[in-house]
Amino acid sequence: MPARSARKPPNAYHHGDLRDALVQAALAEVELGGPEAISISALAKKLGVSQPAPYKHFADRESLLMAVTAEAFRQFNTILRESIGKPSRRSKLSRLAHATLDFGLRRNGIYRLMFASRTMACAAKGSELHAAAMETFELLLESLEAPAVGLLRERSALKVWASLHGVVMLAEQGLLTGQIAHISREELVEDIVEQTKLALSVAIKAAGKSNR
Amino acid sequence: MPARSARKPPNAYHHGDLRDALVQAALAEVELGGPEAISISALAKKLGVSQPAPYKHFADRESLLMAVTAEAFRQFNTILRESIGKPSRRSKLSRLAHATLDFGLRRNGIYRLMFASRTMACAAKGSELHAAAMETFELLLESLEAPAVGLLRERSALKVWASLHGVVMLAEQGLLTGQIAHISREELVEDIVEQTKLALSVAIKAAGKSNR
DNA sequence: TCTTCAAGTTATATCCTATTACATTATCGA
DNA sequence: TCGATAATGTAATAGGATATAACTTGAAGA
Repeated sequence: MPARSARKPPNAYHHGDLRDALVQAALAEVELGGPEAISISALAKKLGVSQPAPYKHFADRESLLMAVTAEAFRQFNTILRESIGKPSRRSKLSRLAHATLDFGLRRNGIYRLMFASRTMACAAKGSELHAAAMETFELLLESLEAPAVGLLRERSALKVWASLHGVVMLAEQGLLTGQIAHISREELVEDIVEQTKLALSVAIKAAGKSNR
Repeated sequence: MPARSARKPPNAYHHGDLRDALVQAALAEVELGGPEAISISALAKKLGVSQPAPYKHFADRESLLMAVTAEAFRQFNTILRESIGKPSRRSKLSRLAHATLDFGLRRNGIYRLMFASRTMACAAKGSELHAAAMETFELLLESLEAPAVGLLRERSALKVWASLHGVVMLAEQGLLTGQIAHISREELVEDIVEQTKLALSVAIKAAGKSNR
C-alpha cells in the first residue's frame, strides 16, 4: 500500500495532494538532516510516487526548498508570537530570545534552512520568503518593550537578532566553549537580553539629553 | 597541456603535488560558490588528473572539505592577528570586528564553510579544526583590552563573536534592513563594539563592588 | 459526451561520489 | 645499483541524484 494523504479517497493513479505532502515530508527530512539531506527522488519513493512526479509541482530542488522554507518561517513566527503573547513575569524580549534559542537548537536542521542556506540568500526582496523574514523582524521589534522608537529600536532589534543567531550557530558548531569554563547557552542568552536592555536605556537617555 | 603544479618537473604520470593543488583549487571554488559548489570530479578535471585520483589523498568529499576548512581558518586567523597587531588609534576590538565583517562578506563562501556548514559541526573536540577555531577565539579574547579577566572576559568574547557572526550571516542573507532605514553594516558593527565595551565596564564595576 | 488539461508514468541523459583492479613511478635498503 | 614495495596515478564500473521528454490517466467543464 503506497503511503498517501488521507484527505482524498484512494486513487490508483493520482496522489491527490502531492504538493503539500512533499513539503511536509521534506520539512521532516530537513529537521533531521538539514537542507542538504533532502533528495527529490527519496521523497518521491517515500510518498509512493514515481521519481519525476515532484517536478510537476516544483520546477527544481531549489523551488521545493523555498516552499519548505516558507512553511518553516510560518512555524517559527507562530512560536515567536506565542512566546511574546502569553503572560509571564519575564520580559517579552527574554521570552522571545529563549524561544529562538530553543527552536534554533531543537529544530536545527530547519533553522539552518531558514538562516544558513543559500535558499534565503537567493530570495528576492519582495518575495514571500523575504516577507516571512520581515515578519520575524517585526516580532523582534515588538518584543522590545522599552520606549525606544524609530531607528534606535530597529538598530537594537537587529543587534539582538544577530546575537541570538550567532549564539545558535556557534552552539551548534560546538564553538560555545571558553577555555576556563563551559558557558551555558541559556546564561549567555539572558546576558544578551540584559545587555540589550542596558544599551537601549543608555541610548535613550543620551537621545533625551541631546533633544533637550 | 594539463594544468599542474610548477614545483616539480613535468611528469606524464604523477601530478607531484595533487593534495595541495586540490586544497587550493577547492578553496577557490568555495570562495566563489560556497561549500556546496565543490565537486571532486570537477576539481580533478580542472587539475588534469583522472576523476578518482583525488581519492588517493582524501577518503571522501568531507575529508577534502575539512582540509580546505583548516586552510581557511589559517588564512582567517592570520588576517585577524594582523588586524589587532598593526598600530592604530582605533581599539583592537574595533579593528578585529571590522576585519571579521570584511572577511565574512568579501569571502563569504569560505566564511560559510568555516561557520555555517556541516563540516565544522562534525569536527571532533580535539581535532585540528576545533583547535583552529579555538585560536580564533583566543584572538578575540586578546582583542578585549579592558581589564576583564577570567569568565567575564570569556563571556564577553563569546557575545561579541556571536554578534559579529550574526551580522555577517544576516547581511549575507539580505536580512539587514529595518523598515524605517537601511542600517549600515559598518555602523552596526561599531555599535556592537561600543555596546560590548559598555557592558564590560559595567560588569567590571559591579564585580569590583561585590569584591569590596 | 467529448475534449482538454492537470498530474501522473516510463525511459533516458547527465552528473556526481565512491570502489575495485590494474599501471606507473619513487624511494630506500641490501 | 638493483629490486621490492609503497605511493600515486588510470580505467572500468556501480549506484544515486537531478532533470527532461514523451506518453498515459482520470477529472471536470463546455
